[in-house]
Amino acid sequence: MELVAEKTSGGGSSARKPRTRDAEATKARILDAAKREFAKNGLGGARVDVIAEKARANKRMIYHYFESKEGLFQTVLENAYVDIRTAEQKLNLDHLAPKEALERLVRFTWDYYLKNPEFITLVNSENLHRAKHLKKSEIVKVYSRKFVSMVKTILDRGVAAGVFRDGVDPVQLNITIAAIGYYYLTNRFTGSIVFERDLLAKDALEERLRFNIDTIMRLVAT
Amino acid sequence: MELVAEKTSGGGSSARKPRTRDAEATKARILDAAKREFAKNGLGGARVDVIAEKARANKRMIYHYFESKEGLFQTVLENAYVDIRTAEQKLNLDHLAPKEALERLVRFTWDYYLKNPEFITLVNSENLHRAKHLKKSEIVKVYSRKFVSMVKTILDRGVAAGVFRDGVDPVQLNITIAAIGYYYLTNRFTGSIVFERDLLAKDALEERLRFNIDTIMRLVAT
DNA sequence: TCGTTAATGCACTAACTGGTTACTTTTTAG
DNA sequence: CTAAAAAGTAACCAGTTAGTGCATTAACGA
Repeated sequence: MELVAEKTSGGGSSARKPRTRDAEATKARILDAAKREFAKNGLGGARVDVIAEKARANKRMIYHYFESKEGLFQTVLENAYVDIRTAEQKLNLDHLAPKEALERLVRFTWDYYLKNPEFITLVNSENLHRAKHLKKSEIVKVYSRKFVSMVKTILDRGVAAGVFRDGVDPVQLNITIAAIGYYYLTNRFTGSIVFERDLLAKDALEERLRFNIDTIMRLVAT
Repeated sequence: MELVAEKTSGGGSSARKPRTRDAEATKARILDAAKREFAKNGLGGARVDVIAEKARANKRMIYHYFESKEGLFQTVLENAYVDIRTAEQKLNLDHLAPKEALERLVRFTWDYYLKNPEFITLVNSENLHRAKHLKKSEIVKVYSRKFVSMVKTILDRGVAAGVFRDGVDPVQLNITIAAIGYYYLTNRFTGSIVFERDLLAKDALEERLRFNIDTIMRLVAT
């Protein structure tokens, strides 16, 4: 049943045949299951047995490929960061007018958090552990640099075009763009109680996005 | 009920007998230890034995007073909310000019998160559990209402005085004030890596507070 | 076809975990 | 002074947990 890949042996260096054993596929299934389990219960609350079961893999495989529960978490977290940073790069904001580019980034950030709630939960978990896993990741640092410079470019272009005021710190702006979406979504459950409205209702979400775009635009306006 | 005060001592107002057994004190020690342990490791990661040890109490006492680990968590969380809402009410913002009042609230929120980091972690934990504990708390809802109306009053006063624009939703404003501080602080560890600067350095904190006040002021400005 | 290597599965464990039972000691009402 | 209630303790339990040892099976190069 695990023989999946219809990949008939093609040319090239790695002629893929249908395999009953497929390390890559098993690894991928484990990572996917782990992402969901870690996101749902945090690093401490996640159960290795549950991950193995969800991945339709043997627990032994987890330790074979990822060494430990923490090793698995680290890989999951690293992938999550690479995924969002990659998606951001694909936005191609340099082709847009500064205002449009900024709005698009705010929109993207919001949509990404909304569609990938596990990213938020993983980051929360990692901060509970004082970023001990992320610290070890070199790749994340490289991606982050590109991300910060992306926002700086938009800002600089906007200032040059006279549509943004000067002196806005790109890092602070970055943090703020993330914050106004992240906070709303990560605290959607307690927030819905405290503010006595369903923060996840369709129009509530739309209203918040509009508010966030407005907040950022006013922040950089001349 | 458990009020133990000077029942026996009669006349001498402060003639508290040193007690070797003190239910209230033990409860308080347990709650304090629990707050720290839950904040540090989350609900799932916290260990009941550790809480008992930190509180210099027997584990049995925890179950005696709080029924279960989750019951203890709920009480800790409830107290945390009551504490922050009480502190907010004490700000007495109604006596200040609208702009001052708003700035003071932004400042307070930031300082409170900074001085009580466990509040943030507890809220994060609770959201991981979809607010199942907070849902049961009536007292929190009452306090929350007062809190929201406080911001609404400031906003209304500002509009009337012509210093704030009309049409800003007090709930969205509230969320935003919390967000720009909360996000920065809860993600201070991963943030320090991603942005390659020490977000907790004294001047970084001051700069962020200034930026946040600016953000909110621009948001409500006419 | 065969031998080596990588992938997989099963059964196990040592340490832990939340929660409890049975008991002792202190406080306090009458 | 006494009896009962409240406060406190230690040992224990049953179920879990991350992590392993070892046998087995498939893939693949020669």
